[in-house]
Amino acid sequence: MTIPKQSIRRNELVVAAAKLFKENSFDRTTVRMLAAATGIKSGSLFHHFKGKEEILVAVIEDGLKKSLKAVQTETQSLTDINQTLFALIYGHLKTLHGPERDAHIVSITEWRSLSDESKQHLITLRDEYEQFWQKIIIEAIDNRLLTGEPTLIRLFILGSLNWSIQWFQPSQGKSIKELAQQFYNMVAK
Amino acid sequence: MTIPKQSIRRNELVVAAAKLFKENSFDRTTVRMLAAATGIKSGSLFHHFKGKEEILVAVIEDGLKKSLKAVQTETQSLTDINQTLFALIYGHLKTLHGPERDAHIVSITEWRSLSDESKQHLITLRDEYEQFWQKIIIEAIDNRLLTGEPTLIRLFILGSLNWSIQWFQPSQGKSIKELAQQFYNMVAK
Amino acid sequence: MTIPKQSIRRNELVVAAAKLFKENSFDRTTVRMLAAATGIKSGSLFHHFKGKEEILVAVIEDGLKKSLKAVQTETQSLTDINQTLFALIYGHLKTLHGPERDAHIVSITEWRSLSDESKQHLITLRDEYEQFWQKIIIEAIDNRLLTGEPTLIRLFILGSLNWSIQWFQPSQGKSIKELAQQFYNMVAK
Amino acid sequence: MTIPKQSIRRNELVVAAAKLFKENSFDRTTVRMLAAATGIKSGSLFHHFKGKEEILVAVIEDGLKKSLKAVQTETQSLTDINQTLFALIYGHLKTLHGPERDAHIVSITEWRSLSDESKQHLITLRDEYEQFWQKIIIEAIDNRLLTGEPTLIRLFILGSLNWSIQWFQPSQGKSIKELAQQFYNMVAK
DNA sequence: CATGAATGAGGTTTCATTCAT
DNA sequence: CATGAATGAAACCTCATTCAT
Repeated sequence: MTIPKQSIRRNELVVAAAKLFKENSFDRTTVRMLAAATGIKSGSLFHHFKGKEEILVAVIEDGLKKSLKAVQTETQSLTDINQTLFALIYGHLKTLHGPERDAHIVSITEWRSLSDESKQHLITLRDEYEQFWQKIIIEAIDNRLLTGEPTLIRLFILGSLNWSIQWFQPSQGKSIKELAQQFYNMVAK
Repeated sequence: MTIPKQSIRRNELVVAAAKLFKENSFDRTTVRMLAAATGIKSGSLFHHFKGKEEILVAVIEDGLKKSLKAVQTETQSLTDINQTLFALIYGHLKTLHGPERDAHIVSITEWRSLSDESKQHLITLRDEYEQFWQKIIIEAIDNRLLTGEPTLIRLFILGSLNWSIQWFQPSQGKSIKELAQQFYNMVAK
Repeated sequence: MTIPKQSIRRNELVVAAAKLFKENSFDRTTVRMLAAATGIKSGSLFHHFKGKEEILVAVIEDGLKKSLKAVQTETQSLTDINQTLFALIYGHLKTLHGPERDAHIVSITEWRSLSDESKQHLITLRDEYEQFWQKIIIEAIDNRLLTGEPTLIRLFILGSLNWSIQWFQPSQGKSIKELAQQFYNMVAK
Repeated sequence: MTIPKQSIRRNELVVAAAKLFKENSFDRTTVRMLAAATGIKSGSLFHHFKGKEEILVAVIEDGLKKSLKAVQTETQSLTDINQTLFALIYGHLKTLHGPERDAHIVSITEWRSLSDESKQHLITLRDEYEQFWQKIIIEAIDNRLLTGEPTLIRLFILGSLNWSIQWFQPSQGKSIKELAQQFYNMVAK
């Protein structure tokens, strides 16, 4: 079973795009920059993607899928809600600042660069991720670990964690685990 | 003592720019769109601002100054730390979703569109605002209302509140006060 | 009463465009060629026209309007149908190969390069011109100068005359008047 | 004696090309469109033709050859000049709007898309066709069926007939025969 | 101050063509 | 023969900015 060559090149492009979009924003990244970063000519990009926006969509899709996988992996086999909530926070931060960092940052910052059609396509994935959080938040509220309305609490927590892309520098200063711990302490009773 | 005519027009432009930058992003707002929104021609803009970026700087400066004024007003004359912390949160949210909403959103979302020089110029204002928070956070920690490292706590809280621009619709559903209350309940012991 | 400067430049562009479109076809004429021919830079074109197609529309509109004016002028004050029919043929050929030649050729050859919307816009003008012919054709048939169905006869005659753009070289060999005379002799009884 | 496989595929391509060139013009038809229409990929086209223009040449060559054959067939075995002239007109119209319609239309409309070299190659064929007409026209003039200079008359007539591609819709309204009859009535004494 | 015209650099995209597999 | 990937040139168009009037 071999991965087709095509998808290898496409994947390279998505990874390079994530990096560039993070560094310069989507609008300020030109297709020529992206081509140069992957060693091809700008026209060749359009064999793999219909247009520039499709590249952004691929990056964000990638980010969203990996977010979900990350928290699923982190929380699975846990039964205690305290542990689960912590694992959820930790898993989110771990992937947010891990190897997929660029894609996640782009997912967060460039959502509004998407056309309405593209949003439509991606919103399902985003909803799925948020539902995963919502269920655990509800359980935490039921167990008096958190108080308030589930949706509001979820928005507060995810916003706070996502905001860390603005200031957190991985591999310098705090570890992700410490970060998660302090955050957990702040919100959980 | 009269306000010079020029500054009236300049102010109109900053307000219109804030709205457009919020709606379409800085990069996707053209100077022609801005000119059209204020009933002038694009060439005339350059009598008021040296370049497009100067307009962004003006918008963000506006937003930051008003943020500071808002929380100062809200917390002044309060002595109880519980009340002060709540007022800080409430004040932040009130101005964030109040009449200056556009400028605040632009301050938050378009920071990275600034050149390094412009960032230099604005960072003083931003620091001032953050220091205002920092002091109160420290007091709250000293009073066991919050726990953790002050800087981290500040970043968590401000991130969470700022994130509300992504989902909160003023004048529909929750009031700002309810929002502040729920948030306060979540983080304060 | 002065003609605004703007329309002078626009008119220059339309004239230059007609020439280029005639020589290289619309598709093979680039906006840079057109800019070079008028001594401006390609971007400047878009102050005068929204897009390349709008230039084509302007050229064709010009051609159609001048066709109508030409045959109106040529036939006015004539009452005899023999003379009128000849004048119609002669007027058509005269403008077709006169100073407006380029625009007429473009009107004829590039009609199908128009978008549907542009066609919609121009078809009124074309209809007007054809109606002018139709009326005279009918009168000629009523006077037994021509025989057959008016619409068919009109299409036959106009097609034949228009086709002359493929082979007739003005100011070399036959005169327009001889051409008209021979054609008149061929179709009129 | 078998027709080589290659030439079958080549012929399919020429037929498909004629249709596409007619519908979208040569310039607006991409090799990818042509490939898609024949169920192959664009790279494969270049095994059958050296370049895009060679396809156009093949289409036009096809059209011209079939025109000649059509009028030869239609007029052969006729001796009466009245009948011959009518047959010439009828034969031209019949093939122009018959099964080879696309190729004929392309021959007429895309002549100017040819490079000078290609024109050189095809002009012999076109001349041959025109000479066939010329001879009959001369005979008709000698018999007072037509009046005027042979070349001019030929250009008038062929132009008129060719123009019918702009307005005639086969299999709706008039028959080809009626068309031919009305045209014959118009020009012949 | 305001404007219309022009600039020039650069943007995304298209497309015929080539070629290794 | 067929293909998918790549090329490279060029296409149309955008836009912040300048400046004479």
